[in-house]
Amino acid sequence: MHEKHASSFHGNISKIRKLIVQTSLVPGDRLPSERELAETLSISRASVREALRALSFLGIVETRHGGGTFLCEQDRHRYIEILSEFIVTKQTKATDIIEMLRLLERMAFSEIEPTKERLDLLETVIDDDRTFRQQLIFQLKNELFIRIWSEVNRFFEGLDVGDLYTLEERKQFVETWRGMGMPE
Amino acid sequence: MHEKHASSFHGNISKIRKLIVQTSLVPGDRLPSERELAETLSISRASVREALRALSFLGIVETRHGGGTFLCEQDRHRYIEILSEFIVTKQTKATDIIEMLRLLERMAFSEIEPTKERLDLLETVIDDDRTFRQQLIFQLKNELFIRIWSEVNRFFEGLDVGDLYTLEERKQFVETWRGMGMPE
DNA sequence: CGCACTAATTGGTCTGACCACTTAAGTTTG
DNA sequence: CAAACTTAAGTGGTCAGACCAATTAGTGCG
Repeated sequence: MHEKHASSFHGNISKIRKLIVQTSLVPGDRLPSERELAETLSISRASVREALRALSFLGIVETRHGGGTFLCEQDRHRYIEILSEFIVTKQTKATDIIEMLRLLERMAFSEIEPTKERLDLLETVIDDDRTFRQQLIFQLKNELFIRIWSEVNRFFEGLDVGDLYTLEERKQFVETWRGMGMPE
Repeated sequence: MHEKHASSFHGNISKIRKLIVQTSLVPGDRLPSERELAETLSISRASVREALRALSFLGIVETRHGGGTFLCEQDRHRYIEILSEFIVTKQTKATDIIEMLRLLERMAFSEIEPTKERLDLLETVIDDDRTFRQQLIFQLKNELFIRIWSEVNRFFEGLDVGDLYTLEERKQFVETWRGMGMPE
C-alpha cells in the first residue's frame, strides 16, 4: 500500500547523513544496503537511491556495482561538501551554514598576515561579533571571497541564532593570530 | 517487458543534453515531460529522473512540482550567479581571480591524501602549469568543486598573464605534499 | 591448500501504479 | 462581458515489486 509522502528530497539526504553520524561510520566503511536503508528510514528504495546519488555527486559516498556503497576516503574538512551543498540547494541546515562560516573565517585567518594595525583594529571591535567577523573578512581584500562570505553570512543572520563566536573565542582568535606574527 | 540496459547513468545525461541542443531549447523553455523523455530516449522514467536530478544539481535544469522541468536561465551553476554578477558589474580585478584560484588549489592540497600514485602523476606534468593544476583539482573527485575551479580558471586564462605558479613553486608544492604523506 | 563453481548479496534498471501540485479549460456568477 | 470558481488533464514525486548485472562469500573438489 502506498503511504504518505512526508519526506522531501533534501530531507532524505539529511536522514542518511544523520544515520552515517549516528552509526559512527568512518571513511571507507560500507553503508547499509539500499534495501536496508529504505527499510530503516521508512522510504522507498528509489528515494534512497536518489539521495545516495546526490551524496555521491557531492563526493561523500561512493558506490560500487555489486559491492555496496562506501563512505569516501579521507575525512575531508567537509567545507567543500558543505559549500557545494549550500551553493546548489541553498537549503543547508543551520549547523552547516555556521560551520561554513567558521571555515571561511578560519581560511581568512590563515591567509591574512597579522600586522599590528590589523590586530589593533580587530581588538577595537572585539565586542561585536558581526563587526569583528566582517572586519576580518574584509582584510582579505578579495571581493570575490567577500561576496561569497556575505552570501553565506546573510543566510546565517536570517537564522537569528545570535553570535557565531563567544567573546572568549574572539579573544582566543586574536591571541592565536598574534602568535603567528613574524618576529619582526 | 524488460529490455536491455544499454545506457549508463552518464550516458543518459548526455542524451538529455544532446536533446536540449537538438531541439534548440533556450533558457526558460520547458523540457518534454519525464514520461515523454523516457519514451523518446527509450529508457525508463526512473532513469530519466536520475539524469534530470544530476542536471538539476549542475544548475542546468530546474524542476517544478506539477509544472514541469525547465532549462535554467543561465547555463551555469547557481554559484556562478555570484561570480557572473561580480564579473559583469564590478571591474574584474586580476589579482582577485588569481588569489581565488590559489585559495582553491591550496584547499585541494589540504584535502587530498598524498599517495604515491598522485605524487607520481603530478610529477609527470610538473612542466605544464595548466595541466599540473588541473590534475591536482581533478584528484578531488568532486564535480562541483571541479566546476567552480574550471569557471574561475577560465577567467584566469582570459587574463592571459601566463602561468599561475613558477616551476619552482610547483616543485615546492609536491615536496611539501610529500612531507604530509604518512610515514609508511 | 588452492582453484573452480555456486549461491547470496548488492547496486542498476524497468514497469506500472498512485499521490500532490500546477495549469488551463470550462462553468458559473456578479 | 468579465471575474471568480470549479473541474479535468498534465506533470513531477513517491512507491512497490520484479528482474538484470556485478561483486562477494561460501562450498566442494582436486
